[in-house]
Amino acid sequence: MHMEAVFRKSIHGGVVKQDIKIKSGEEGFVEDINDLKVGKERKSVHNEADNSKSSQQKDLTGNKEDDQLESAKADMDEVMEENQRLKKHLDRIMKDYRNLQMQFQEVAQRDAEKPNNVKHAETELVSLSLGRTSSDTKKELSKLILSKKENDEKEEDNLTLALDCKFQSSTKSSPSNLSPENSLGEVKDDEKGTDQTWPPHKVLKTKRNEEDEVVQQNPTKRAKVSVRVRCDTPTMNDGCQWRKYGQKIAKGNPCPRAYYRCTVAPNCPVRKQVQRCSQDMSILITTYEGTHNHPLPHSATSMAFTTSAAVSMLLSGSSSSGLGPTSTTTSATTNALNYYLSDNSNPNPFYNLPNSSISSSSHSQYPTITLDLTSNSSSSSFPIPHHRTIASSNNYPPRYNNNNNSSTNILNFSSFESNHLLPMSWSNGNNQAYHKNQDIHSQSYLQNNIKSAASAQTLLPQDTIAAATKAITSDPKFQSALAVALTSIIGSRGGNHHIDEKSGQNLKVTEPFPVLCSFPSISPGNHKDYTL
DNA sequence: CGATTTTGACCAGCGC
DNA sequence: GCGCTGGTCAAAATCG
Repeated sequence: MHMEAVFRKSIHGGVVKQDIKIKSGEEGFVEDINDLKVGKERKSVHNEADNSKSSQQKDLTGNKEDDQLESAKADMDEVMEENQRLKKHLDRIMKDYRNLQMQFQEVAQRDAEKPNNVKHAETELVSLSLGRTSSDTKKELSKLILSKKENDEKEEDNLTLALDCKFQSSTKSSPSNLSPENSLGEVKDDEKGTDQTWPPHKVLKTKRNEEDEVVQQNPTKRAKVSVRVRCDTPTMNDGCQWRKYGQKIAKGNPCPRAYYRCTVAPNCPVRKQVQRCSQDMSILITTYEGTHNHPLPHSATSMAFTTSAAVSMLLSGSSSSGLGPTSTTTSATTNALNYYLSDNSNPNPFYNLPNSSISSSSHSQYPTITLDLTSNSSSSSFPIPHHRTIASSNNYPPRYNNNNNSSTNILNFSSFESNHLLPMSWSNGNNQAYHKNQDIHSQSYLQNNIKSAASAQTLLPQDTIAAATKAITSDPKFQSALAVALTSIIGSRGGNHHIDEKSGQNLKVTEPFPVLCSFPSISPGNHKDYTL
């Protein structure tokens, strides 16, 4: 319709070609062509009336108009062809889009169903262990193991592992664990108006049963994420506000362990422990516990995302590699830190961190994932007691190995000598200074990260970067981890409390996402993972 | 003056 | 039951 108006105007104005080309992409073009022909006829009728004035002029005018008509026809043909090409292109894009959408929905649905099955399987285990103290449970397990005396030691160990595994699984999971719902689990707490994650012991006395229920409902709060970073300052600045509430000398480590509580929100249950590594004082070990019940500052999203995604990456693939008990903590630890992606996406994906490695621990009461962000291999090879090192290597060039035979997954990043990509604020842990300049810091943090990442990339050969990014992004574990993290992030933003198709559908292509900014698109071929 | 840190006390879990 | 250890509380001290 609009096309018609444009054309008629153009017929007289002599700018037919330009206008038509601009509008050629619109649908309904064929109809416009008809209008064009009508216009031509009208024009010729009009010309016949004029012809009575002068035959010479008529001839001249006729020839001129014929030329114009011919050229216009030619233009129209070109435009029509172009229009057809564009239509085909659009159809192709639409088909691709629908395919991707279908794949995404399938994956989202599958992931939503998976934990359900697990949950059903775990329900019995939960009923065996919950409602009792953990010690009771352990005694129960011990008795069970003892009853199997006829089995050899190895079998006993296997049994212990298996039971432990199941128990840990049972302590975490609900389908929502992979979802923002769980990340926002404390929102529920907020609704209840109490901090049920770590009630004071006095409160615990009176609310033990209630707390047990909470643990049953959302036991993932107990999952921990430990981050090892080389840092000279007392604590690394991860972007959140922390308030120190205690300090203890832990056994086996001369360095005191400091206890911090998140003060971004009044009832935020997240706590962290900071302690220097006894064997390498330059290494700061920060252990996070709990889930933020509030949006994180920009500067905190990196940390949250990194730990969450790394944990997800580690654990999402652990089931296939048979990592044992901790392999069941996927969703639990995924939500140990909540990630909230602010409007300004964080451009600092810590997958870029050089020499990072991930370890999982099952020796503690609750599953712990260790993110080793120290710079050199010595630190990576630092013996973490009872930790199974999932990734630790510093070979160059970067590559990603998934060695199922050795049950050791090696994730190699480019071998920087230092943490170029480490957020500046991480190594400048002045909480007070940070607190005073929270807003400014948040902004400068992002800028610094962008600059850091950019400068670091310029230091790397492009081939290396490409190889690394390709290797990382083509890895199913990474994709899966990314999907989990994405789901949580997006769900958190949308306040979606359920992991299901809805959470997936809430995925907006237009939403900025840091990792995708840094890595090539993920192959849609892998149906296990979300396709973006 | 409000927020934060310090630090001794308290409590729970666990092993013996 | 006792002692050890880890974790937390809360009053006092400190900071900005």
